Amino acid sequence: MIVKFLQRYRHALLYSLSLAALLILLQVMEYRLLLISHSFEFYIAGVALLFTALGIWLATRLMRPATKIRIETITVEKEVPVMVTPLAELNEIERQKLGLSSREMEVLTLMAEGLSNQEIAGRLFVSLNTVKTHSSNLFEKLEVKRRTQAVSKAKQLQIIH
Amino acid sequence: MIVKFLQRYRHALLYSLSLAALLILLQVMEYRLLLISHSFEFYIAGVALLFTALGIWLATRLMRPATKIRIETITVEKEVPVMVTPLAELNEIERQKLGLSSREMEVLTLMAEGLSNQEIAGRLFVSLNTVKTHSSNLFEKLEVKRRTQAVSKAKQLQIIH
DNA sequence: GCTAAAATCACCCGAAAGTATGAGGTCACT
DNA sequence: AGTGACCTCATACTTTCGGGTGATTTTAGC
Repeated sequence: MIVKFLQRYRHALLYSLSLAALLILLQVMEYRLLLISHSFEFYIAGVALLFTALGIWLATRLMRPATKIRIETITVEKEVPVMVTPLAELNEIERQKLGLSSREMEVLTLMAEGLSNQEIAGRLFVSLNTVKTHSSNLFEKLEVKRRTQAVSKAKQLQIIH
Repeated sequence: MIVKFLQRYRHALLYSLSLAALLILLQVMEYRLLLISHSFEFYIAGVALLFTALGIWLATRLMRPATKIRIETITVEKEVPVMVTPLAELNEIERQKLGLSSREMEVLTLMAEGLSNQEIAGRLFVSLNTVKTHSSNLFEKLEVKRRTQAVSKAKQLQIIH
């Protein structure tokens, strides 16, 4: 339990330790951070903003490495509607950035589920050749050569999940 | 050794450095402190930690489906070097559950990266036929028919990431 | 040392995937 | 009416995948 936690959040913990060490260092060196009247609020706000941004940056960085471990999850009944929209929007942004059409997105999604071109054709009620055309265009836009690479890259780019 | 450490924790280190830079900057600018001695540092540290956590939370929220929530606990441990083993152990558990050999795992991993059998053969310094054999066995054990399905299923089972 | 599992490789063959090219049809915008 | 983006489908061709089968060699456990 604890071990899993440590595994998962080792970067965060290390960060905490770094922060602690730094503060101790500052104290030892007897730093005095002095402030004039009203700028205090601005200072706090600045720190807050800065660290929020850094937190986001840190998290997005740490999402990628393959060192991830299965984490304990609990399912919740309450849906948080706010979550869905930004996600879709993010997909939309990436989608447009690459110029992927909606049909190509559908093909890509089904590809990621491990369906064959024939099965995808069946799902979308189009011919096999059409699916091939879409996937070819898809590969070109994603700058890949194989469907497996397409799925891999698309997941990296957060286009699919 | 040191290099590996730096590489692994470069984000945390860079983060610490940013923090240090910020504090040094403040000192250089000769801000005047109105608070009582050391409480200011603690306050700033608290804000920094809080908002970093907020940033990480925000980022993870945006990147993950809303149906799963992470269990978070705040723990501060002095020793961190326990990290590497448990990950391998978990993979090992899943691996044994399906009876996947280590070589098959390597093939599976490279598959997930979108490599062709030929490329995998090159990476592992074996022949194309060997890779085919491995992947065939792999598909049978995973009860799938295509490599895309294998990758999809393996990710579901948390065998790969 | 024997044995079982794993790893290695080969050959054949059909299926699927992917490339290249062309072409017709819809829709929105100008 | 023309343009461009998208979707659709086709044919022909090459490459890759995957199944089936059999074989030899390592490796690890008893």
